[in-house]
Amino acid sequence: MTTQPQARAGRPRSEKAEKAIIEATLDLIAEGLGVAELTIEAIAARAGVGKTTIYRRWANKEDLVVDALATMREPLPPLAGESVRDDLIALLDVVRREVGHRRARCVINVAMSEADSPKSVGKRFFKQAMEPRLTAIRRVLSRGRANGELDPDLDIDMGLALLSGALIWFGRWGPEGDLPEDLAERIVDHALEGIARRA
Amino acid sequence: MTTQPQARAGRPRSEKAEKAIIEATLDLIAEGLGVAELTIEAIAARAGVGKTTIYRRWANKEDLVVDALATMREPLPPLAGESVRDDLIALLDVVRREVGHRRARCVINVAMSEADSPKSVGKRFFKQAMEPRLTAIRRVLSRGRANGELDPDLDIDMGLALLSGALIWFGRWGPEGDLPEDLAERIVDHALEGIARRA
Amino acid sequence: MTTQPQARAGRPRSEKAEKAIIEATLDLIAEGLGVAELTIEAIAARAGVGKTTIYRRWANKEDLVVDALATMREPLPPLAGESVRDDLIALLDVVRREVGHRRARCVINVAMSEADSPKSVGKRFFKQAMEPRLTAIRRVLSRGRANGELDPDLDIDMGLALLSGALIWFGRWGPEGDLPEDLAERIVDHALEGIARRA
Amino acid sequence: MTTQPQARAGRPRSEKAEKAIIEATLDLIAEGLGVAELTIEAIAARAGVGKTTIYRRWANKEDLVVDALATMREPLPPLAGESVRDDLIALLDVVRREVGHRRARCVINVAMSEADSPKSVGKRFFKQAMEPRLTAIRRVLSRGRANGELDPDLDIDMGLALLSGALIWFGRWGPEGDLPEDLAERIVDHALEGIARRA
DNA sequence: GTATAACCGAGACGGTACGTCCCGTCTTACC
DNA sequence: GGTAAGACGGGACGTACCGTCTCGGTTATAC
Repeated sequence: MTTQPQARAGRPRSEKAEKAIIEATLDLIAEGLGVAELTIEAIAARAGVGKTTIYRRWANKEDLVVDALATMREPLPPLAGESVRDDLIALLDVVRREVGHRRARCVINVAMSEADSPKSVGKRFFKQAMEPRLTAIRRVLSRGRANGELDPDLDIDMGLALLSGALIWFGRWGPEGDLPEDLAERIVDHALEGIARRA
Repeated sequence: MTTQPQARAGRPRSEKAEKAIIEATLDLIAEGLGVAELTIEAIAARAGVGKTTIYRRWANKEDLVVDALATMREPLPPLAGESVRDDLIALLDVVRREVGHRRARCVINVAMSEADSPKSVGKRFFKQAMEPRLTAIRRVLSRGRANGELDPDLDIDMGLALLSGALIWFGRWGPEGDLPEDLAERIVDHALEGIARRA
Repeated sequence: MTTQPQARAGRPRSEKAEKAIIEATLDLIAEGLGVAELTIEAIAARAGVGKTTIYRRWANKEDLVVDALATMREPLPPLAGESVRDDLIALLDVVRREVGHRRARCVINVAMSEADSPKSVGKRFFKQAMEPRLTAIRRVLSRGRANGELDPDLDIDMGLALLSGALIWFGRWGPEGDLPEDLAERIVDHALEGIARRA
Repeated sequence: MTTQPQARAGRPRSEKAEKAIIEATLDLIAEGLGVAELTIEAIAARAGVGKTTIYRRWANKEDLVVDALATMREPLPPLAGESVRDDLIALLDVVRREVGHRRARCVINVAMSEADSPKSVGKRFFKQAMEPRLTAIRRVLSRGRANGELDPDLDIDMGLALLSGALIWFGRWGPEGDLPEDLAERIVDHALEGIARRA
């Protein structure tokens, strides 16, 4: 007599198939296809899997894509908590590193895609992937405003918009190849000090 | 016998139909559909037009969407050329006003959409709609760096990224309703002065 | 101003496609497939036609098959009306001739197929193809009973069952090759005179 | 130490499951489904049995159906051997009784089903269920021809066709409800005496 | 008594065909 | 020659079953 989690009846789902599906999805995205051009049939074929096996796990293409994108995320970095500048750089550099890979580059574009239709990947990716990072940034900014490192009148949302917006900008419309390693650092410095001439 | 530009034989194309098609397209986009969910058949039905009439003018859905989006653009504002701050605010405020309409809000999302597939709307919209505005901003920044209004070491691309990125950020992930009227002004001020505490 | 039938809007349906579909269907049936093994996709492929073109005309496979079978039917033969024997032979010989072709042989098997599910081909084929012939036979039998050529106590349904049943029997379970040319004649004679020893 | 047939190791197959499967199959057929609409999954569900348990016993749906149909057959009746008429009636009445049940009615339809594809139920049911009965009828007819009860020139196959054909006719296309109890008798009499007016 | 072997239910697996939707093209009659 | 209507061949959708394959668990005989 056990109180163990469960041990559902029947043959368990194949982890191998699941991985193959995710891989195939990311592969196809990396080839430059948008969500619209992605087809479940192509994913199934590339993964060597029946369509059923996909639909058993995800209700539709968008759900699958959101999950596939999620697997590419690095975890939040540990924050030293000593300087606002260092913490912001650490947080932004995670994204910079991710976007450094070609595959992830395509992925981020897909993630930002399209309108707010219920099936849209964009909103859901935002909730799932971006929100935690934004919250972390927001927290660092609040701390900085409180302890005097930042302007006491700082509009947190505006700070967030400058930092995130710039990073997304480079990811989406920046130079084709890898992003420069010091990008996060330079974004943070420009955002902190402004672009106007120092007095 | 005329020497006029053309005067092609046969019945001329109906301007009314063309407008109805564009309107129908924007309507459907405003209802929150992404490019993928848009269908030519739905557009034709809503516009009360045959599919032929659409395909006679645009080779595919994406071309139509790009054209439809284009009709929403305001022209570049005249720049006073006296202060970098004022000029930047003027340039950014055009976008802010556009994005103020719900319809345009959806449209901008669509415009940012998706990957770099050849049919993708994103890249083409960028070329057609964003590039001129970005060039204008870039020009203002260069002028400012040259005449001492801005940091002489300013990385123009970084300035552009901060300004545009923040605006896009608010358009895409900002509050649901209209954007505040002073948004452009506040973005520019934060970008110019930075968010760190003044000495 | 016309009062003509109609002249429906849009491109008219292609008769060529329709014929190709029917032909393909009969071909595949003639290859020995039952209704169950028939697939719309195979029919479409063989006919060089899109599935849509089939579904635009027939709601499902069974409807298509019923229509296809119908095209194989010969019209009712003219009846001399002089002798019951001659008229019955004429009526039965139509079926014998049809069943003489291999293709039709398969077809008749399909036509007799299966249960009485709403989708079943059997019942519908019966209504459409067999009923008129049975009615004709029944009429000849009634006439014969009335004018003294047949037993005045004859049960018409029983006569019909003997005649039709025997013919179907040979079609379904008779010798593999063509049915003998005098089959109808012999069936009629046996049915008329009985198989018992003459007094 | 036994010399019995076998006594295989391991858990023996469940007779209960086997019966439940057959029952479920006949049930579903009786609901008017044809072989095509029958699904193994539905049978398994209705029988409360795993699909494996079915496939362990029968290679495919058709085999199962043939076996299921077989369970409905009555054994051949003992023949008095005194009169051809009585023996024929006895043989035909077995079928009449079987077909009297609604379930069997559907079953006989299924049994006659469809084309001659290798998987077809029809041919196999014929071999298994009809052949012995037909042989018995044929034997009675031969005996009658030999001993003078029947026409010395009788074509045995024709006699068989009249008798069997008529019975099948009533089973397949006769009145909806039960078949009349004297049907076999009346068929035999009509076949023996013919339907033409007595001299 | 305890292996061991075949069974059992459940249900996931790679597939095939379904019937639907939309693509971009085409063919009508009408204007 | 443009237009609305709508049929065309094609391709992907999401669903239903196919027949096969694991699972954990059960029930027999054989050791």
